[in-house]
Amino acid sequence: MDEKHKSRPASVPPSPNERPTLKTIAFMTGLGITTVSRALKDAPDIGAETKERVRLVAAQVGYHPNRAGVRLRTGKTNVISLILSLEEEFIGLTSPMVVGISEILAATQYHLVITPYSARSDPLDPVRYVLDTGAADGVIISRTEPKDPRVALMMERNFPFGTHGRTEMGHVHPFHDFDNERFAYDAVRMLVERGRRRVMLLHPPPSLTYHMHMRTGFERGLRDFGATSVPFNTVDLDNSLADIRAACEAVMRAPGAPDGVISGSGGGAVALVAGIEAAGLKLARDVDMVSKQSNDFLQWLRPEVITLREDFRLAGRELAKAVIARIEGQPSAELQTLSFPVLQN
Amino acid sequence: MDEKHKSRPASVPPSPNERPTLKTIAFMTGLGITTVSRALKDAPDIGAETKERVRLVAAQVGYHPNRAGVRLRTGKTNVISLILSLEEEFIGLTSPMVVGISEILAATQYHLVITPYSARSDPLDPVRYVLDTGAADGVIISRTEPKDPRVALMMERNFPFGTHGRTEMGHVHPFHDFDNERFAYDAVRMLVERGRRRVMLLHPPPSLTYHMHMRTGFERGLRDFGATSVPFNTVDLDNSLADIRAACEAVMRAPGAPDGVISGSGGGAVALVAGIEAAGLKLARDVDMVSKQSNDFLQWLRPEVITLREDFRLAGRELAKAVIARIEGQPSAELQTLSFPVLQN
DNA sequence: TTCAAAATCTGTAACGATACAGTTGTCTTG
DNA sequence: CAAGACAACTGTATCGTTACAGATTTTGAA
Repeated sequence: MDEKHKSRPASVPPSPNERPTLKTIAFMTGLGITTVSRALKDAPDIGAETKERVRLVAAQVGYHPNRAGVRLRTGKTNVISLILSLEEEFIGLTSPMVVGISEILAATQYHLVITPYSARSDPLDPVRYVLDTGAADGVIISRTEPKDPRVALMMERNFPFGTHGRTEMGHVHPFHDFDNERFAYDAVRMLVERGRRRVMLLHPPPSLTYHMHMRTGFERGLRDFGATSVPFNTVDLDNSLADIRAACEAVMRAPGAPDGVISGSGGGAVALVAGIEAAGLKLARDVDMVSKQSNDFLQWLRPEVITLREDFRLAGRELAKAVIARIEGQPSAELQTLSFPVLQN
Repeated sequence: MDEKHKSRPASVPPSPNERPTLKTIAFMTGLGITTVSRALKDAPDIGAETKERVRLVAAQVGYHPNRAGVRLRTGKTNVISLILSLEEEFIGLTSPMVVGISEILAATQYHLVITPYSARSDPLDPVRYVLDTGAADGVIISRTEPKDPRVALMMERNFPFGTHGRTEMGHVHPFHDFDNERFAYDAVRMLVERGRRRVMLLHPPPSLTYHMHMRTGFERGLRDFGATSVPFNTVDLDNSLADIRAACEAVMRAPGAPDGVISGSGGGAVALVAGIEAAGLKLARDVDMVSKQSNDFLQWLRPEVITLREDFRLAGRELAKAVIARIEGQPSAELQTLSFPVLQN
């Protein structure tokens, strides 16, 4: 009654309810699997008419190449890995970046995989993981340091990546950065324009590259606009909001308190405002403040704070584009972008 | 001079610098590839001593199973997909969820893939994509509706998933939800305790399941504590902050303005505060406000607002655990959790 | 001593895709 | 009209893993 069942010859019709594969299309068109594969990649040795027919059938049956098949054969994962620190303090900043990255990847074959690490572990671990297991075709990292071992490792292995922030090792690699020097410089200018002269800066942690950028802009601003610095080195943006608030209140109560404050992030600004007010001072009257900000909350609740916007979503888009371009072989030197502070409202 | 090169017999030593595979371990132990595979899975037909030896060598060379190989052969992707709306308004809420999910997945073989969709497209699209391409072993979705077509589809296909929020279709599926009914009920109580009687609610969009939960709790609270409702139906939490502010200001200036306000989210609360103050009213004096909140900003800048915390990070953890358990066959009924409002400070 | 059962181990064939090395058949060209 | 060139297509092996069906050795009961 039944036919032979031993081994399925190439011409057996694929069962209708399963995912279509190259074999499905090969059967439907009467072509070989290889031909179908090459037709879909627009290879030069396939006839134009055949290509058209294959494309049509493929679209018809809703063919998507099996990612595992491609990955196993070619090593191409079609994955971009975003390496994220899980600390609550940073996640607020990085989440609009996820949106930007997704926006770009949506139009491509790439998927976005979140590769986390905790502050307690070595930041090199996730990078090593991706490199050793071939988990992705490209990587995006944040919190870049001047001598960043992650960058060194990926450069050495010639692995495509982009960094949010610059490095200072003489390596040319894709990056997107916010011009923090300009930010701090402009911030000092705006404070001096409001008659402020004694300025204090809540800076990023010293280990990160942009710490120096911000300091440089700050000090250049002090010189150019004739202001002086009030030391505020007991805390940085990685400290808890409570610590920042306490430190700020202390400075504000001390003799020679600042009349101008610059915050390197919106979260820090909130704590600084609380510290200022806890010291019995009033924004805009006793103290002016300039903050870097990426969401609207601060603006809504303390419109007196002057806000310069950093667009993290844009950063995500730029980094995603850069990493993909790098994967496709474009030179790193062409994949470096900078964005600039924008006065909010 | 050189040996035969035609075809590599099974006993050819794998080159030392490449990723170890089963073949590597097979060569080193002198066993067959199959034996190694089964030894690593602790199969019953492999000797105890052999298993130990294989495990040792595998650890020694740092063996990780090739994901593409496993996926191609078994269909198991070891991926959990988080389906995310890319609208800025929601991403703030979902980002702590990413942290929670990552915390759980970090201890497993699972990777987290972000599958985005935009409000302009069909929310079913990303679900269909995952189902049709087999892109993941499990899915997490948010913004659940009472009759959610995504849930219906995944139930029909018997595909593991968890939802942030409940549905009302008579389907038993894993979920984690915040008790929004209790939140609104408690909020009314707290306002009445402060002498407020005319209460207004900024509610979630009516399409989402928790809209009804929140309304129910709200109305039950009104009855139980003897307050009345001030209509506020022109906007909901999906509107822009500017729209919410404007609507709030209008209500506050109108006759019969509320003296108590409840906000279904922290972002909305910020806009409401701005609206209240634009109308010349003062928090705690003229109006009291209770808000659901997941970050600290509101607390720092308007401590007068009473804040009930919803822990999104916990939600991420619970959902990740639930989906994995579901994948492993645990019944859905055991994978439903609820979390409760916690008074901040 | 014999032989079936149990305990261990192993080769082969897939999963779906692609690199590579052919195989056709047609068309120039001298 | 032979023969090389070219265009269009195809079979085989392979990536790393696991299901399946043996194969071999050991054990133990009769």
